[in-house]
Amino acid sequence: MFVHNENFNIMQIAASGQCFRMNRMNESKKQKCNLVAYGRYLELTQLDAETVELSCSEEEFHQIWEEYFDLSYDYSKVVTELISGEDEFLKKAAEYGRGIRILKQEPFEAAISFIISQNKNIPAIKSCIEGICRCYGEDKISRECGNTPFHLFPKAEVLARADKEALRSLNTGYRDEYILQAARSVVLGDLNLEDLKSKSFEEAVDTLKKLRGIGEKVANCISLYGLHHIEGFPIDVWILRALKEVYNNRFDKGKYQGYAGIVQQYMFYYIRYLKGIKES
DNA sequence: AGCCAGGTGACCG
DNA sequence: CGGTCACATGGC
Repeated sequence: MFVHNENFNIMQIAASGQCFRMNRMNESKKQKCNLVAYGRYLELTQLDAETVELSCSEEEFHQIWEEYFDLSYDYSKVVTELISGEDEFLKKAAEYGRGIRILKQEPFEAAISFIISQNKNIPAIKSCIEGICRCYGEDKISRECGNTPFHLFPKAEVLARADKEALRSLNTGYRDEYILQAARSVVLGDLNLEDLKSKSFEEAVDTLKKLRGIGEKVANCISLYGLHHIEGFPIDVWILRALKEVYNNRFDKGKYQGYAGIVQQYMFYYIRYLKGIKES
């Protein structure tokens, strides 16, 4: 199954810090990644600048991945606008990260993942999440995965009953309690993530922030990557650095109303590149 | 060896 | 409101 799109680069997406279970496969120096989401295992190969091969059937692609990779949204419009705009930093950022797209991840996975993400670096977040999937996620096998089982991200029901000490031993640190409480809120129906998709971005953020361990930044991440509120604009240490050093704290995201989250993603990916961070 | 990481909550004035 | 501090732990 092939996808042609000039704004679809799997290595850039995998290194963009929005998802933590998309990994480079590093075999025969091909640009190849794998991924587990929505109960499936998928392999992707970047054949050239505008062609990606997916290991799934056409049916599965239309059922799951077309939506997951937000392939009906016109990212070239955003990139073109930024490249032809006045902002020199965003010009270069959009040029550099033009293959990035905002994924539509599973809401619960995004919620827990970004609770874990606080005050951790990306490799540490990834290994922590893998541990949680290994211990609490359902095992599946597929032809594409060569009969080695892969692990789904755990259901809220399972995580909600996890032992705190066991969670702690998976390097969650002080976030163990946050994870348990979030999972329990979902199980009890106090937090309905699906519901928040159809609410406004502001309401989604406000609702998420009521949970312990979710502040402004994490709420923006969950909204952006898990609920696809693309006006979200998470400000972490990297974005803060860019806003200070590049813009002297005068950046106005209001110019990008309705899609600031995409702009944020180009900024994040580019500032980290400028600072010499190796792709993770 | 020490600083940093896709931060947050508690506490202070 | 805005500043400071502890928090648990791996990466580099």
